Amino acid sequence: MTIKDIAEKAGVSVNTVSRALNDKPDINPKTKERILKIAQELGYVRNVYATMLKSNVTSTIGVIVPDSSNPFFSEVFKGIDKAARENNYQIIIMNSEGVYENEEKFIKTLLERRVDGILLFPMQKSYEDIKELVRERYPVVLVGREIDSWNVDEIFSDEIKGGYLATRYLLEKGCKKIKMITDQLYNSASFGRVNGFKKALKEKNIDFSEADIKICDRIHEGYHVKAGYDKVLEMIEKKEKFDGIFCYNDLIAYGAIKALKEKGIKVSEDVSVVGYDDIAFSQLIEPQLTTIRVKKFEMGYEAFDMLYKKINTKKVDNTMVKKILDVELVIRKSA
Amino acid sequence: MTIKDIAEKAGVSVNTVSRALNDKPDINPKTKERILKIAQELGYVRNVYATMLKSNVTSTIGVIVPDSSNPFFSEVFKGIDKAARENNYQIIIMNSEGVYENEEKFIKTLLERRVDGILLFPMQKSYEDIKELVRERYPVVLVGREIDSWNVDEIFSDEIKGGYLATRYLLEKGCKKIKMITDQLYNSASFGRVNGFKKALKEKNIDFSEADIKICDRIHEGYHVKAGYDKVLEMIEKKEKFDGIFCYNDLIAYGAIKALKEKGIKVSEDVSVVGYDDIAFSQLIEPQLTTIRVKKFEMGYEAFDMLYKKINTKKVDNTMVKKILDVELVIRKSA
DNA sequence: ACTGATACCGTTAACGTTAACAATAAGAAA
DNA sequence: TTTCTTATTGTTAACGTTAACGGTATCAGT
Repeated sequence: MTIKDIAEKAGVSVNTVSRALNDKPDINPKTKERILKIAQELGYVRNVYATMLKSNVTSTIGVIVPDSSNPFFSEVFKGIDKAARENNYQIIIMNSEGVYENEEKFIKTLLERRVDGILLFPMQKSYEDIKELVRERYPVVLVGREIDSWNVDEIFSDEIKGGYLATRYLLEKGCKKIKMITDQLYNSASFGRVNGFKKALKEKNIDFSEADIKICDRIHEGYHVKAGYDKVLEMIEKKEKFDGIFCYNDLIAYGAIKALKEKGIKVSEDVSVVGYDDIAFSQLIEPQLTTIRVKKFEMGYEAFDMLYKKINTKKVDNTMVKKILDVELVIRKSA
Repeated sequence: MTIKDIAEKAGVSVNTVSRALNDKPDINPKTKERILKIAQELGYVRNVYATMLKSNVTSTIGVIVPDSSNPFFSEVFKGIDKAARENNYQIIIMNSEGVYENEEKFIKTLLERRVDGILLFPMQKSYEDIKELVRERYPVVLVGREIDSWNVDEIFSDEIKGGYLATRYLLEKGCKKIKMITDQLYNSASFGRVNGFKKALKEKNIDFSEADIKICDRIHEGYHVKAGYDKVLEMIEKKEKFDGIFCYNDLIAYGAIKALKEKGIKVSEDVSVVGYDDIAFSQLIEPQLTTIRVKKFEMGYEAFDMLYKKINTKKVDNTMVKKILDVELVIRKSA
């Protein structure tokens, strides 16, 4: 079922059909209507691949996300989806599971598919190979993390501020010994939050040892909750003293709280816990989680917007945009 | 950068380049290597649209989901993603927000994009228009819901069993007056769960009134928790008596529990609550949620598998597969 | 009647790739 | 030497669509 078939049936040329189908001028309204009716009857569906081949625009973007089932990412993704939908863009989504080989493979696939642009949640230390793959040819926006060595647009949160706010609050609440449980250290998000943590400590002249920063081992899916749980149990086992925990994200905080409860330690009273991200469930957990709210939906929405701008500025502009989103402390019950 | 450019640079024909790039026979290994090297140097990336135009296979499926940020769907989606990835299929995802117009529009877009098949989480009562759109031309698998009037492959859970198990358990625990909070009644999932509920009641000769079934109003995003919360508050307000609640899904149960707690009603002791789906957070909520576990990941994984089979069976088979997944009761603390 | 403008429509080439087929050369078999 | 294989390569058409361009018919104005 092609325009050729329609053309034959209507007794006109393919170009006339094309004109009818695409609301182009230079066509008799009556002819147009007749063609449209025939197309309808025949159940014609345009083959966008042919169109794309000619036009070189696909109205498609690729989104590479570590784990679409993680509430944080799925919230951000929702923002992307909304913005994309508003602009009639389609999304090819891919779960990298945070592994570089996947990211690289996916980027290749997306290039082959001639997506108009790529949104990547970077999870690695370095991006040399992928940088080389993309070169200056494809618009890329990095979401949620900063990669210094890659000169592309980026959107992320003010992580230092977040870490600082969380820690300062813990201090103000009277905590004397605060532990931090963080994710792997090789991304800007961990770095930032840790630096904010240290900054707040330093400000109050609290002595601090690197040993107070616990780094999660990335083991399996859903590892965050488990990791938070394990780390707290480990600290208790080792008889480490602490009256406050700042967690890299809410999931880790859930695990930490679970461990605390199991050991009969009162959250907030004995040990204060602060999370990060403010995902939806943090209002439901008991006690309700005090956390740093990051603008997840906005991050996604804006990310698409930045990408869209990049795609639609014809001139090769080397100007690189870095957008930093504000964060805020949400005080609930866990601290 | 096309194979033509490579051909020129290598001093061979385009076809030879195509042969080299696609591991086809009838080419001198040395020529092949030389061409591959040049392609590498030039940073050649295949244009899949041209390939697709010829071959008519896109290795792409469309997935229409009501809300990708809902933990239930995102778990199912993970299964889809895994299976698709294993078979080198790409996924175009779309959030319908459960509205029919979106579903219809998305289907059109997917047809234009010549996806090899479609996975749809149907949310409506009827699918006449969409059925007409798709006709027999595109493989479709319905996920999570059953649409009797649409003769396509389907995969869903044994909802009646789920509803029955939940209710029977509540009864066995000694509940005398059980309320059910359900979603809109016009899909097979609600129907099934409600029917299971009634079945268990009838079995024990418990008197039951339709008024005991509370139907959520679909208002805004994240409405499930809010709806569960509102319904329970409403019941308390109206001084309705109940010592057990069976919720359509875990999210509603969270809301119900929240309301109960706020009113000083002890969950499990005073009122037992059972959820449905067993999403990850149900282990974290306080008290841990007793619920019906549905095989989310499997549902997605199998759904892709069914679609894949449909796509790759050349012969036009009208055989329609219905796959029903088993469910099980997970007893925790809320009941 | 002649010119020019306008409205409508058709022809053709092109997008990048692949497959069918044709063509060539080298070597084996007769 | 001649013929037949085999290995390797090139030519061409086609996938479905669109845009540039050319053509024809009609009508107003002179």
